[in-house]
Amino acid sequence: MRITLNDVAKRAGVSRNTVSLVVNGKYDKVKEETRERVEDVIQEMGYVPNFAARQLTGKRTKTLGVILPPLRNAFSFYNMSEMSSGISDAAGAQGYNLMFFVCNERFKQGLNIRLLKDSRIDGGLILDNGRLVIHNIEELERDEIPFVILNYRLERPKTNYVAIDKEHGSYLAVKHLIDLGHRRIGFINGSLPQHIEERFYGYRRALDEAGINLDPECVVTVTEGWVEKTGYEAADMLLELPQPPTSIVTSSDLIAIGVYKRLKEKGLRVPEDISVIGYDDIPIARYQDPPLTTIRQPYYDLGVKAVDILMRFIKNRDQKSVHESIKPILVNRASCSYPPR
Amino acid sequence: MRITLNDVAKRAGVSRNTVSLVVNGKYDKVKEETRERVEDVIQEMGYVPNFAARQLTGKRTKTLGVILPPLRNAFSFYNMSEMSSGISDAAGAQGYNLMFFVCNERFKQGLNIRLLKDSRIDGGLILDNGRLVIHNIEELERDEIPFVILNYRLERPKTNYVAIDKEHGSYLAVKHLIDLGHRRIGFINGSLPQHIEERFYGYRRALDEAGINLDPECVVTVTEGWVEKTGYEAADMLLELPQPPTSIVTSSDLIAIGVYKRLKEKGLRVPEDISVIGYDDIPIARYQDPPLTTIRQPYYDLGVKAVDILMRFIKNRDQKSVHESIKPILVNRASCSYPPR
DNA sequence: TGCGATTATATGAGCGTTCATATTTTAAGT
DNA sequence: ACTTAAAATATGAACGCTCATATAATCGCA
Repeated sequence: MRITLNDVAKRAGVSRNTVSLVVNGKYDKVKEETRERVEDVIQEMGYVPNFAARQLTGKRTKTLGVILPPLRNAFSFYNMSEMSSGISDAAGAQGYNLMFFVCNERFKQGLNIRLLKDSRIDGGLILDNGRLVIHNIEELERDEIPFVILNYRLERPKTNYVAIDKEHGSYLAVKHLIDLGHRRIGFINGSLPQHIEERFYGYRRALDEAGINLDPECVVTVTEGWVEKTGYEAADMLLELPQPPTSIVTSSDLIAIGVYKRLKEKGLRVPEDISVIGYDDIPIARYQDPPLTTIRQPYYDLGVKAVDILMRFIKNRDQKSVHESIKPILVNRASCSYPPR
Repeated sequence: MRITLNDVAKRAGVSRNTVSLVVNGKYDKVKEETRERVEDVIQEMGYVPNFAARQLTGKRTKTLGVILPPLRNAFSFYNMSEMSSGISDAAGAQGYNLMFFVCNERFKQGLNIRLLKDSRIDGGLILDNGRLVIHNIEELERDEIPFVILNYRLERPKTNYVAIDKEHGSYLAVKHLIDLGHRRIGFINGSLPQHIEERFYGYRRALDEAGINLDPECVVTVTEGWVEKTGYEAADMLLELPQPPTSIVTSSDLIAIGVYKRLKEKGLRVPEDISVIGYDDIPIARYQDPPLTTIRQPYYDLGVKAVDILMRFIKNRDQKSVHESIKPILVNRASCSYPPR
């Protein structure tokens, strides 16, 4: 049997309430001497307040729920870790604990939404891995549970989101190449449907601005498994074009690494023969040969910002919903140069 | 105000108990017709049982707590993700949810142990990142909270752990090189104190078995930041030895990649001039040039096994404590060969 | 010394469930 | 139809806390 408030009270010879006051740090309401006695007993008995009981009286749980997609299909581990660190630091700074709920397949049936609804948490952060969440989002809204969606733009009047501006990311990449003089830019697009779309828009916008015609042949879209192998294969498609591109924009560093590999096999040098640009700035990007120019996605900041927004809603539910973007930045290393000839 | 059992009961014109029975799937105790009516109302009102209230009555929470070290200092993201996937799959298979608690600095003061003690979870999985946990472990034992420590061998009569056998891992690596004919084997050791020790033992054992004298100069130990840079620098130290090794055993793939880099700069070919062996088998290992021979650590299995053990203890507390090892395996790719000359 | 004003502590109800138990309804058997 | 058993449903307490409130102890000051 676990130690309860009552056990402590009895042992210390005081009432439940007094112990409660001590536990909750209401030191001005209890005599110094009594407080010390109670604290000693708490220490000695190893008392920890029962979360459920406290919760039942309507107290804040001081914990945030984070819903993650199944880890195996998660977007880059690195991004996810960065984001989690941001969430963790920001929540910790406000004295909040975190519960990470990892979805499994049952997510579709709404079981995970329950985890946010059953009063274990003060608010939720939902990392969307596509569209899964949409099925149950109205329930959260109806129950007025504060939540923020990360990494996906869900345009609903009562829904908050923070997302990285993928459009801007690929715009930056393409613009960089155009500035270097490239006119024929291959694009290996990938990831979630929404991201694919946004990335494509960024690509197109940069091209448009420079008055370059978009050649659909230059765009390879991969809808899953965006790892080295994907890049390796997609590079092949691009290189076999009648008029191959002088540069390749990718949608992940891993893809770029796969591209590197294929290029090397074909005897093409980066960046002399062909420029390559990554996406994510994962730790190994800088150690590639040549060091990979890439787009850094501030996932840490994404996490921090999401927590900030969520906290605002926890403290005051009647806010206007927040839709925020975080801009990626270009990390210029050595894999891009002027086009050959 | 959130919907309660009572609200549902009133609306459905039945008693609390009936609704409770339906919610808990005790279908044999309630008439089909009533059940359907109640289920409709639940659906309609979006009722979700209050976790705290249910918990208060002593029910299993059907959730496991996972304590993770601060993500930023975590060991390889990849390993951690693998492990989390294992945990997640195994827990999910038994209908259990997961709460990941990410430690922050306050961990030392025992605040995170509270998360395991406050009855939110049925049991805990603690990923140790060194020694942090030790301070509070007695409290968990005293309260008879089922828990398992992952990745660290904490030898206590009432404590369970599952750890990957690092000793065996480096033994395998060194043995592999010895079998190829190497006699002078550099060793870049790293990670947590306990792991460093175990790895060293494995290294020594393989050497002993082959009757090779251990030359302390060949062992470089790095106590933090085991990333590419570390490998790059450690490689330097080894190469500058009067009699440089013909092969290098590392303690992470990232280190091995750093080693590759330095070797290439020095014009040394892998494996013709020098053999290199990694540790972890992270996804990019196979895409290195040459593909990296490495030691695969079954972190996924570690997670699964930990959950299995924990479940046993949840179901029956009076078990003998379990100390288990998981053996890494050698993944033979192309970075090791016969020594030169 | 005693009275009100503080300050310190104690008490009772209630939070939303789940049990154990009590009550009602239905069905079965004579 | 009438008892009895079984099935279906209802009720009250309990879980361990936190509030609002009640009581007791302490103090200042006439």
